[in-house]
Amino acid sequence: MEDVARAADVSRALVSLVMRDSPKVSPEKREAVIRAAEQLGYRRNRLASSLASHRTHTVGVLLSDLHNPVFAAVYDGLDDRLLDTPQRLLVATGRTDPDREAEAIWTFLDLRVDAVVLVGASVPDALIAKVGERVPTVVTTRRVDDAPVDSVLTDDVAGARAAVDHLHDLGHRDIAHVASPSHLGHHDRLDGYATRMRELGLDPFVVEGDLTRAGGARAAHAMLDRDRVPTAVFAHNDVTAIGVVDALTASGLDVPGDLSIVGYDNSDLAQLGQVSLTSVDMRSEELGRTAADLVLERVGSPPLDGPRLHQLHPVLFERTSTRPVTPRDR
Amino acid sequence: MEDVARAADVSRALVSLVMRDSPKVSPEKREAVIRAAEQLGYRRNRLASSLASHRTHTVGVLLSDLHNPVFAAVYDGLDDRLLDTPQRLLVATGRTDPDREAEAIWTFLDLRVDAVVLVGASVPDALIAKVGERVPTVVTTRRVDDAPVDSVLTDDVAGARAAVDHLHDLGHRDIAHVASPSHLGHHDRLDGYATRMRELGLDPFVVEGDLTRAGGARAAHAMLDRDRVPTAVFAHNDVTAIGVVDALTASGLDVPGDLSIVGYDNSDLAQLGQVSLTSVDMRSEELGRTAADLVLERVGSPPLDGPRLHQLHPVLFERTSTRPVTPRDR
DNA sequence: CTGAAAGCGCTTACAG
DNA sequence: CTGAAAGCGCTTACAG
Repeated sequence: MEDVARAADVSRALVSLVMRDSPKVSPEKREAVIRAAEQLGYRRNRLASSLASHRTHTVGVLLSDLHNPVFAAVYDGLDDRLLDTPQRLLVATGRTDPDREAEAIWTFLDLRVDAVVLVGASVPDALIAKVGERVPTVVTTRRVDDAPVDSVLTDDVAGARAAVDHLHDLGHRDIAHVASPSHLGHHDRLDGYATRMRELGLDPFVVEGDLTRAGGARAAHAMLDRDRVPTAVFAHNDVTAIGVVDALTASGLDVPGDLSIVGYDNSDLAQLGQVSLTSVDMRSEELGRTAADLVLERVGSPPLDGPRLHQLHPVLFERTSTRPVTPRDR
Repeated sequence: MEDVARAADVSRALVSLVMRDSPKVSPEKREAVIRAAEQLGYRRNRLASSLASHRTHTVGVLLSDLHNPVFAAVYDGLDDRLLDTPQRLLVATGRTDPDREAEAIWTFLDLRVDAVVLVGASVPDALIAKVGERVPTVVTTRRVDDAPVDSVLTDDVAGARAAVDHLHDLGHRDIAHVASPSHLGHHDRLDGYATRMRELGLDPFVVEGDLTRAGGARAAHAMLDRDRVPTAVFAHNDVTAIGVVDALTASGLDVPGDLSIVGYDNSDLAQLGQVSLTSVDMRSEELGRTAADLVLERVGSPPLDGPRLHQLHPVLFERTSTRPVTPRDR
């Protein structure tokens, strides 16, 4: 900075002001400083600047899984909204392992990010609460109550109901659900499914999966191994749904000929022509935009009101993986 | 730190040593310090620590596109290798926009990361050279010559030849290539295709695409609009190939009945049961692991030898999107 | 292991 | 706009 000041023939204080984009610098001096900096290849050390100012202008985004495009969509929403602000996004992932996610979150805290956004995180509520006490935190695709963090998610109960209703309207009565009960933040999909099934006078049939394609395939095999093979399957996310379809097809069954499948997320994958999966859109980008708005409200403001909860309304997108039930000849 | 020292009844210097995992601290004192830190909720400020030590123990990874799973695979390779080192990964993306990628890279530099890894970046060579002068840099899936940066990539000429040979072996003679000539780092695939076609006495037929599904669809339409419709298409990446298949299928053609398709990358997408795309595996994870090794060699060492280049050998994976040519009745 | 000092590269606040 | 001072929270190097 000293060097730049000397080259531009101004004071070090002025260089600092220019670097911080202060409005109280004359255009001429600003120009001179910028030119000198460029010539010397000078770039402000953000480490030092952040240490002194207590602001990093950085928000840390934890993406649950880089292989699942639905999280990329949430990222896009965040990015759209933060583009015209001074905040920069830094992302990390724990590759769906809770311990490594926790580690990534602590790295964000150690780096003193201005805010943290959790996208599909699988860490326990207690940890999220602790994080919320240290830095503005918003969790997406999941809700955390009784903690100083904002939640923004889709109304999954409504989404699951929409999926069941869609299949019911097509005449399906034997509707299985692939859920991941052990996975945090996915209870609502299961609840919505079970509740709606009972309301319709149908028996819920839940098979365990996880958040991967392999889990979907395993769930499909578990279904086939029983004597009761459903005519339709509602999977708790698209990746799982695709795993179900793969396994079913490999077993000689036709989708949607023999079974109809509904996914959840409406990610890029569901939209692939060859996949064409009917799916509940969880409004991923909007989730990201809303999260960004919450971040902007919190960052740099004194702790305002208590934790907030935003729920978006899901929308079912019908594609070719579902069709009216055909009577089984057996 | 002072507080922790007081609570543990040791000196501030000792706390610093413990935080840096120094071996010259007795187990008892170490325990006491760790306990005190935990109790006070103390975490070392990495901003301050990095500023003083000139090391951030952080490598910045620029991923070209979070929606393309092939980059996630490279990330996985990096992560595998860096897991047991003190280095932490921070990722950023420019969403395939060169200007935004450049911005993300500068953010890494401003943060003083120990190294930068570029995965599929679309910024110009000149910028990469400038980055390499400031920090150890390795670029993957692309090579940069005449610059102080390491390159690790697949032998794309060989990969393209393998794709052409595969189709040729199946009897195809009319083989189109969807390329993205404007896109940096993809010349070799085009060159390999064109060279091999000529060697086989065939006419190269190149259609322009980009790196997206939409680009593939546009390329497919461009092919259909001509009077010469090929019997096979080799697309320069999987996403493009899928776009081609989608558009072809929507136009009433069958893949592989009417046209065979080969992709490049062998990403998650190619492996989906419903997509089942024959694809050239670019060994993405191995790319990541190799990049990590190069980073580790450079970080903290005095500038050793000159820039290095690692080339991996691609492998074609045959799936159901290709089959022997069937004579056209026209 | 302690203690005291200097320094990392900035920002902040203020007098002029 | 300048100049000088204090401080951000650490690390480094050293004497004891």
